[in-house]
Amino acid sequence: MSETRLKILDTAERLFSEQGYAPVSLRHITAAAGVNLAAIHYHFGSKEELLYELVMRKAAPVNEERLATLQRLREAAGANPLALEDLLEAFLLPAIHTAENSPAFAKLMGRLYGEGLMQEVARKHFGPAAERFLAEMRRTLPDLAEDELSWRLHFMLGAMAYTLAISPLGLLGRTGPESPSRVARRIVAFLSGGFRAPVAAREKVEVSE
Amino acid sequence: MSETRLKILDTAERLFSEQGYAPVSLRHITAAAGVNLAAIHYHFGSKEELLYELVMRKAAPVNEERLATLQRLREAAGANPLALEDLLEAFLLPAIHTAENSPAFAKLMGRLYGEGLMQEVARKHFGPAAERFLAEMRRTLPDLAEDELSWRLHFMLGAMAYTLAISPLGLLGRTGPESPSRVARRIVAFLSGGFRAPVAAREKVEVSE
DNA sequence: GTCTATACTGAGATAGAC
DNA sequence: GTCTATCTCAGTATAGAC
Repeated sequence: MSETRLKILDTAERLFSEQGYAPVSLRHITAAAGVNLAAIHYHFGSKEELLYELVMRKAAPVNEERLATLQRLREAAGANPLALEDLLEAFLLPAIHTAENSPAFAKLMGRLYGEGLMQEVARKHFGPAAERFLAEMRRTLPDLAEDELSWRLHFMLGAMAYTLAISPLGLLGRTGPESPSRVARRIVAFLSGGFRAPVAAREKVEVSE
Repeated sequence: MSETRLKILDTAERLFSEQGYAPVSLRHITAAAGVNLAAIHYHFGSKEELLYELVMRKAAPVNEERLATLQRLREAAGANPLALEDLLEAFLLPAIHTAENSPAFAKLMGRLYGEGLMQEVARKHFGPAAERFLAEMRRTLPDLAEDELSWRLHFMLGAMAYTLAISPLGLLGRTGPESPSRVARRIVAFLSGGFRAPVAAREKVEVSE
């Protein structure tokens, strides 16, 4: 790997994390990295491709950790399905730890989720882990219909991405900053309840408790 | 309100909804609206301010509907707390209906949630409704600690924003397109389970703190 | 194969005449 | 209030030096 290429990646990661994607120009990046403007085009092709490579580089270890944890859990469980909480933790904790180490980058990732940009990254990178994860989920929650499971995973991703992206000083109530492990426990508890919820057969009827 | 200003707002809303924010230039908007380029800066100051006004305009009725539904529910319930599912529906359905009528705009809104821009919009617009909503939530779930409730509302917003923003042809599994009311039932069921979940007392590996 | 200098097109923003 | 003309800066593309 060329040193120029590496300098661009590192510098861009820093600047994007600090200021977001759009406000950082290629000229800022190349000036800060001490390389020529055209080097970005040569090594990456476009600004978007640079972002893509950058995110992939950071996301890879997250996914590897997910798969490794899943592997360990599977071996420990033998022929039994995994505990729902363990499964959720296996997926959430690596991302939360990354967010802990580089909060600005996590914020960037969360923001990119909302833009079309992350769609491809997510598919390519979280895809493989997601498939393994999905398979274990089916086994842990065998009574959940396939489409319902997909939707619930979708909701899970939303809760997770939002939490990683938005500062914990949310707009509702006063949450205050908290240690990532505590937040993780909260999410896992919430999502467990969601996944275990009975499927809605709700007709609009007045019912009080 | 100037007619020029109105034409800009309408045209921008249409174009942003169709193509997203970044790809639509001010020149596209003014050309399509039949007004002068400089008119945008005269009336709004910048492209971002234009987006802000536009979102505010669209968000207002959503919030009014939320508050109206909440009001109706409160009157019908007398002195009793509201049913959790009703509460969630009161918050979610107005947004989902808006998404139904203009899906591209919903996508745009969902995207903005993750950016600093929406923070202010959310505070200013969803703020009042959120406070009322929060108060009812406390009443419906009196055993939930205040901070836990705040976090769970946070997770709820994430699931919602993500669902509105990302095309339902998600990255996990195959969800396929669905009628908004069906999606709404799925989210409400999932979130109900989440809100009712026991608070995590999970001490699997207690090390830190 | 890498990197540099430089040019091109289109973006948002602005000044000042009317 | 509105328009024309113009400014600065963005991402991108290319020609050619090492």
